[in-house]
Amino acid sequence: MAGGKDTDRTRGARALRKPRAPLTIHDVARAANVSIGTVSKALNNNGTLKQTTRDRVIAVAKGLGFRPNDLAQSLHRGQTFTVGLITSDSFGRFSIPIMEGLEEELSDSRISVFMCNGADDPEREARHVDSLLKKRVDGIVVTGRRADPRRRLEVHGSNVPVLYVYSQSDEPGAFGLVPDDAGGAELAVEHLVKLGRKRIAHVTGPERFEAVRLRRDGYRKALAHHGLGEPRNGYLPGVWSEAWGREAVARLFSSARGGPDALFCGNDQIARGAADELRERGIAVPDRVSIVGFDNWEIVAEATRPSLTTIDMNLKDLGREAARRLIDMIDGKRIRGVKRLPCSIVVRDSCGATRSGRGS
Amino acid sequence: MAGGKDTDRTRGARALRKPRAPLTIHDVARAANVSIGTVSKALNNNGTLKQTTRDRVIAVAKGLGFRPNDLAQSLHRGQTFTVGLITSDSFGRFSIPIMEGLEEELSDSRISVFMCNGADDPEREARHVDSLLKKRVDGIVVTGRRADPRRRLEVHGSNVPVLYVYSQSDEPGAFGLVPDDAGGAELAVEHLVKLGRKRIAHVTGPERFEAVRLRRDGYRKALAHHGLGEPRNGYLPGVWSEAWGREAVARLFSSARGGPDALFCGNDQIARGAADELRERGIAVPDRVSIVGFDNWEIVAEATRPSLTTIDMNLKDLGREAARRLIDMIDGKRIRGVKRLPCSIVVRDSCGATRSGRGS
DNA sequence: GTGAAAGCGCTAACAA
DNA sequence: TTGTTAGCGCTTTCAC
Repeated sequence: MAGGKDTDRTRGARALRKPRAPLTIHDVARAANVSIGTVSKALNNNGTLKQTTRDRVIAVAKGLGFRPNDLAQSLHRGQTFTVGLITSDSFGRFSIPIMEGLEEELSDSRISVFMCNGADDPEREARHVDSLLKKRVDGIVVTGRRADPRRRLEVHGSNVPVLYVYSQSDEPGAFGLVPDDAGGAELAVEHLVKLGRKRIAHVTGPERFEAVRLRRDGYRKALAHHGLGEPRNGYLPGVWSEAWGREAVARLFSSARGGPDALFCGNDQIARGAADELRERGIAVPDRVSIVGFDNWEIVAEATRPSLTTIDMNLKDLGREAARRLIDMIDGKRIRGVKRLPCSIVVRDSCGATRSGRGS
Repeated sequence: MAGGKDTDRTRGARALRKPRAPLTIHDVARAANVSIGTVSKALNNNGTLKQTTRDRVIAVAKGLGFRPNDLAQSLHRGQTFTVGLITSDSFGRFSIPIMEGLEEELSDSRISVFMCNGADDPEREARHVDSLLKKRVDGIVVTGRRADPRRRLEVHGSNVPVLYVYSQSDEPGAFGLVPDDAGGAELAVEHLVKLGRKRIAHVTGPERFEAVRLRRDGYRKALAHHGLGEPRNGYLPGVWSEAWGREAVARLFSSARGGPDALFCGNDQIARGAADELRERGIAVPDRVSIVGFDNWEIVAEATRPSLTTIDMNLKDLGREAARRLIDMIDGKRIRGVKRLPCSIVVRDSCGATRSGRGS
């Protein structure tokens, strides 16, 4: 056919300038001495073909190192096997495991991930969305540095599924996946109670974080459940820093009267600061005071003296689950609401319990 | 033409099942009552068109929310405006700023980034490369958790440019971009020397890291340059941990004789461990001993008491530069070798200098 | 069992 | 100044 001949000439000409331009299905067809239709059928294992032909074509294609052009395939089938990952703010400590889990699970389904950093800039984010839509991604995942609700991602009437992970949308119909902060806090308190601790204080971050409020609620619920009261001035919201952990300990243990016998800290940095301050005051951890952190930021938890027992949000699992849910959505399933995935506790040396469970 | 009519029917039918399937250029053409050629010219601002037509078509397209299909464009022009980012091992603390810089700069050039995690698994990496090649990326960036050379990325005779950042290939023709570790070490020693320190020890990580060897060389070079000797047993390779920092201090200061008056540490964790141990031994930092770290891992450097003066590898800049170089390579420039980008020093409180420079 | 050709959505060369 | 059409590389009917 005329078209085919022209194509060949074009390719021949281009080959002079660009060595090793990707092979096309035509090249394979010519080499195997069959039509392109046959090649397609052979490679995609469909249609009716004599087994020998099929094998021969496949062998030729492999021999040539033929790599079908996904763009062409996608154009045809209307599915690209790509998704976009947009971070509201930036990539950070929490994004990483989420990304890893997400990417791992998606790539198992042969789906590629576009990485887009919104950088806290709505305009930048909008440009990213635009470019994702032009690239016809099959879905979009939104994540962030914190799990609090954000304004919805504007997709301009496109029908791409959007999933929020470690992030929530303010729109009602959206689907979000976040850690169960309250449950994590309960886990921490349960652990301390089982160890016989009675006066459990809670030193945590700023209350504008939803996570802080949820963990506080979980902490209180667990205390109540065991008939324990919250120690007087035992709930200390503050900031997410070691310095605050030290300061909080200073406050809690300054009065003559004993102070708490356990600290549940809102993150591992606070816990570390607390541990340092207690040591410097000669208050034995875990003998006199137990500490539980939050985040299982391993590098911090393991460097703390003693190493920190802490709550793990299982962010990698969150990422994996996000991938699975997104695939469901791409397949047409409609899901909405906020799903909270369980945290777990990682026992190290800061509580005095027998060291067990996931040690690292 | 018959084809066009068929197309329209197909789209009509599909519209019943899939609401809001992306518009095509045909839809715009119909709405604006012009041919698709005209639409293309109007939107791409080329060809010769009456200004009024151009404006009208653009207005119609915008009104409809038309978003041209990048797949089709790419298929046509043989360039996809996408690149792949492959990590050898995993995403980590060092990858983040690199990714950010890279993504930022690339997205300014309207290039999207596929995120691929090699996860230390050659097979997985190969699958990723394969999928990138099938997606016809314009280039590939390889990065890793450490800057040491790795085996070359196998692209099976494709001619996509490959760039290594915070990573190097063992193949001779490759191009890699890494921080100037030796230079960074010199910066650290210079700083200490200027402050009048004479006995500068170096506590660092495992020598199998190229970075460790380079920093050691820079340290020695700077000492020699100032006519200073390396203190006896003053070079202590070990591991990258706080515990090692503490232990090293214990060794250095156990003997009756004074010990060093400055510590240059191979990373901020070691520096932090050292600072803690010195404080606990009642040795004043920075009054009696100065400390310089490496990495400018802000969360650690700032939490250390006193806050750490440290070397910054400027990884975000490295990422940005990688993006620019990759674009050059895509444009046909051939570059090879290893380029080392300068580090800088971030002065905080651990050396006793007037606090100045980039404070955070 | 295999080949021919229409078409995925777009661009660009050529006609009109 | 605008419209028509041949591709880009692939899949999938439909003929043969």
